[in-house]
Order: sequence, then C-alpha cells, then structure tokens
Amino acid sequence: MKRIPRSFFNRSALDVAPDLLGRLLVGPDGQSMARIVETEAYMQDDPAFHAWGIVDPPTGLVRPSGRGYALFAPPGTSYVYLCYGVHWLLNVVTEPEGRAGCVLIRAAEPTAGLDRMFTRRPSARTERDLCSGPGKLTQAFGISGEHHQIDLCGPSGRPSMHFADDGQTPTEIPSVSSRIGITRAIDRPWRFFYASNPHVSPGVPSDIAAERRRIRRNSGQSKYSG
DNA sequence: ACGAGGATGCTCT
DNA sequence: GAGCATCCTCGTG
Repeated sequence: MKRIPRSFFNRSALDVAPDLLGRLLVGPDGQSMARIVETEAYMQDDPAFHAWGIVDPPTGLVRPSGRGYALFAPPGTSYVYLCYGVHWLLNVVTEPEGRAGCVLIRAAEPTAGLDRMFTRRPSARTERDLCSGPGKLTQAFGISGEHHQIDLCGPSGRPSMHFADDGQTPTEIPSVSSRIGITRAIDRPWRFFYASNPHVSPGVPSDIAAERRRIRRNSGQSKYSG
C-alpha cells in the first residue's frame, strides 16, 4: 500500500484520469477507503473547466482572481468546490507547474470504513448508494471545503487524505464517454469508467442527455403542430 | 422505470 | 440575475 507520488499527477489530466481507475482514495480520517471506478478530465483549453478564460491570451498571464486560480496549484493539490450550493466535489490538480488541469473523482467502490460512510450518508440504503456519484462520494468520506487546496502527496504518517496503490492490477479496460452534467464542451470524450462496475454513477453523458432532450422537445412540439 | 422540481450558495468567458 | 462538474423526493406508468 503506497501513497501515489506527486510525479503521478505531474502529467496531462487526460493521462491521469484513466490511470486513477483502480487506485484507492483514502479519506481525511485515514480509514475510509474506496477503489476509484469513474473519473473525468478537465483541461486548460476547455470551456467546462473552472479556470477556462483566466489566461490572458496575448501576455499568457493568469488573472489571480476567481475560483479557477486554485487550479494552477502544484500537481497533487486538492480542488474542492461547492456544486449547486449543495454538494462538495473533489478534484485533484494535475499538469506541470504553469499549466492547469484537474481530474474529478466521480465514483468509487467502498473497501474500508463502510460503517462510517453509512453514518455520514443517512440516505444511503445499500453499499452502492455510498460513493456512486461525486457528491455522494464526498459526503461518504466527510470531504468538504476545509479539504480544499490541501497537499494529497504529503509524507505518510498522520492521517490525511491521499491516493494509494495497493498493487492490485486493474481487471478492466477503462471505458470512455463524454462528461456528465455539463453544458459546454459536451462532445469531448473525457470521462473514464469501469463499465461493468455497479458503483459507477447513474448519470447520463452530456452529449447523450442533450440528444434525448432534443428528441423529447421535437415530439412534444409535434403534438401541437397539427 | 422515469420524469419533474426543489434545495441552496457561489461565480461571473 | 443567470447559470451551474448534483442528489433526493415525490408523482405517474
């Protein structure tokens, strides 16, 4: 059981995201653990990225205001933010210094500390309800704003949130889709997941969701267009 | 099964 | 004031 080193995150988010599948997330309590089964990559040149547009094109300078500035932190730093005013979402910063990118941890299969997870997530009825979504996962682990911008690659010793490799070989090739729940850049295939794993989130990839909405809109219109 | 709607707070290509 | 990297509950089949 080894902490994943900073060098692992000192790469493109497009490489880190699929490579994190099968690795373990160890929570802030040092005991709760889950095997990651779903991630998404967010890139600097990406309209869905929180740091999109904060680089001034002519000068290359980064505007130091706004929440996206935290995504220029060193690789291996956490980026935790509040989504819809309700749920905390956990990302890891990637990319060499000077560039920005991150990986969203979307779903995981609990492997340790399940009793604590059930306590922190009263609405969960089955194990599958614990970490099968980015908001559920942070609630199960007790991750919130106080865990924003912390080093996930620090020295082992006292308990702290980090990623770990237990040497278990991934049993499955990652599947790919567009990302979930976004409205911009919905065609980029930057979601990675283990298709056969029951702990993957039930969300629908954004390109498929948009197509379904379009079809429904059209059939709804035809009812009144006669 | 599936769809609709509400909660709720922060940011602002 | 609009727009979100979501989840839960409560309606209808």
